[in-house]
Amino acid sequence: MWPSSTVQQAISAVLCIAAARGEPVRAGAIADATGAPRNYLSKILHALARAGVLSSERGPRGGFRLAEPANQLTLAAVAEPFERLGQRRCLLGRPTCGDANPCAAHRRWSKVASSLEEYFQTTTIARLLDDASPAGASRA
Amino acid sequence: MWPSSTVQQAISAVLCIAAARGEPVRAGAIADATGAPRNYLSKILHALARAGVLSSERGPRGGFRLAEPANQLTLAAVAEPFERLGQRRCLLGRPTCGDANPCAAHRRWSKVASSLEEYFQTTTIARLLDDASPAGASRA
DNA sequence: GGCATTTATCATGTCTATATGATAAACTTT
DNA sequence: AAAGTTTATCATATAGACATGATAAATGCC
Repeated sequence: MWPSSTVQQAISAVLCIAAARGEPVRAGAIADATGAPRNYLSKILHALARAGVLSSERGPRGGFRLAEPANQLTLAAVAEPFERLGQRRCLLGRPTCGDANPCAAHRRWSKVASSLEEYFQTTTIARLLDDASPAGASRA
Repeated sequence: MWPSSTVQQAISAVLCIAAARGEPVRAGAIADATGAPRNYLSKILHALARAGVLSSERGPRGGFRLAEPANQLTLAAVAEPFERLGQRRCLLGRPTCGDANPCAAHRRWSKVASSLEEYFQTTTIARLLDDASPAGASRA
């Protein structure tokens, strides 16, 4: 039901990187900040880089940065490499369930599922950063 | 994110039993109707019986029935033995996250999570049965 | 009581998510 | 070019979800 621990770690890591405002952040620093296991986090970060969410650089002064501005990066993009959000699951698990061929739960459930999906597709990393810091902290 | 396959099978099974209107339904019949694997379904049904959602009877003329009227049985009660709905997960996985100590995502995420939880707590099996059958099919 | 039917329980197996540890490859600095 | 730092990748381990198969226990019918 709720987001997997992998997705939680991915969002936490991206938030941590976004907070650095363009400075590269090393995997070790992220692990320390978020409490995620280092090696597993490495895999998550690598997957995000492959998905085009992060850019990575090796060597000293290396680390991870956002590949696009925080106000254009949605939670859906961060979660997508780890969880198929698009393929919304029928509450009864029927593969043919849809608006045309609804299961018993479809009409009411699809509304809840849509609002969940909309949350991920409209919430940006920048928005979360703003919510976290005191009002007016952004340069607007 | 979405409900697990176990929860899907549980809800499907309970709907199937509710549709029998008090007649006991055998595990084999439910497996045939829902497509769930028989032995695994047995475990699910047994768990639902232990949780007080179903009553079971062995032997010929045995099977499973609802332990309470369909209009008093919520999806939350059906899902609860398999998934901790109550312990709403923080989007970032922070154990201390809450209204008093919110994470960056808390304010917006908690609204979505609440609507999801409300869906499970207010939707009854009777309601799903009504939605599935043509309008006016219930004896109201 | 004996038998067929059905749920209850146990033992086990598979698959995926999660996690760990070691090594390879790339980059920076010197 | 050599050394140090960091990400990339591989091999493996662990836990839990999902599933299978066999056996035990209870119930109704004859």
